[in-house]
Amino acid sequence: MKIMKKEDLIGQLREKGLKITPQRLAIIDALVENRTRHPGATLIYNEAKKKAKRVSLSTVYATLKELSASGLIKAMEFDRMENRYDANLSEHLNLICKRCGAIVDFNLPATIEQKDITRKTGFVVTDTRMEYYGYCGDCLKRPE
Amino acid sequence: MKIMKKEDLIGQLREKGLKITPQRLAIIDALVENRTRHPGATLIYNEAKKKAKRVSLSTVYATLKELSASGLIKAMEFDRMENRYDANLSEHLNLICKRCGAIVDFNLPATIEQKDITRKTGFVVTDTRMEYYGYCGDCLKRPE
DNA sequence: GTAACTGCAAATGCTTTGCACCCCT
DNA sequence: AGGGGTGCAAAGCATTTGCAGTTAC
Repeated sequence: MKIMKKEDLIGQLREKGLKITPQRLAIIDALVENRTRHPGATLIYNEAKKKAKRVSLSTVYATLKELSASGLIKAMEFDRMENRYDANLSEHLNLICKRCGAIVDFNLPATIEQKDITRKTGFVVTDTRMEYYGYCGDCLKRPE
Repeated sequence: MKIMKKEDLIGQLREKGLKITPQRLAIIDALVENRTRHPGATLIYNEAKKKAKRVSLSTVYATLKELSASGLIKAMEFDRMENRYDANLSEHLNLICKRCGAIVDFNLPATIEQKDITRKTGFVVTDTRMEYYGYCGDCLKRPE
């Protein structure tokens, strides 16, 4: 569990026998460079367009799907809001601003024991999602 | 923070000057009686149809929206999966089976200090979402 | 009586899919 | 050379919206 870098992602794709195309490079760049913003498909698409002359939204979606299916990045799925993607695979809490949509990481002081859960319930944990919703400091300062 | 019962929900709606219609009663019943299953709109719709002669999916959605906007129940939103609703407002962890979609509650041994977060980041927490994904005991026993 | 509620159908918006063409390796 | 990758347009699907008719209070 770590913060994935460009080389990590490319290396892993290569190892799986997948192709490194200009589109994928641009998408991975956009993903990694905007990591702390937890970008959505649209932002990644717009950023990727700057580097690769030809990219389509479908390709962005396909690549993000491939990466998260392989466990190389984490997809954060929402209902009304665009999904967001995270190259930080370490276990952490996400603080999500309900006004501006900003998502920032917060390291947990202590994590919940997954073995404890399995022992008590038989449930085997494969991945976690911990989100706190509210308002970020910037939005609280802003009027309205 | 508590587990909402039928009377709680109806009382709160009344206090807000909202109408108690047969549809809403049926929806609230379905919600409360299936609380531990964390029902989705479709399940609630099908259950509600048994009690109220006339209900539509739109009404189910409208009512669930009203209840969650008022903070009387908690909406759990997903992307590819139907949203699920929870009348248990206490802070707890949800264990979500990726195979059968079952959602069960798990009480937390200790919760993360929200004041700590505000002090360190300026972010004010209004509601939380803590989910662990994986496979439930039943699905693990089952072949395939 | 009247504001709120309901049901229907159409619209929304993000994401996926089908398919012909393309290009990494 | 060949199978994965790409772009486009169309389809999917849960949820919302517009609106005319209905109903709880």
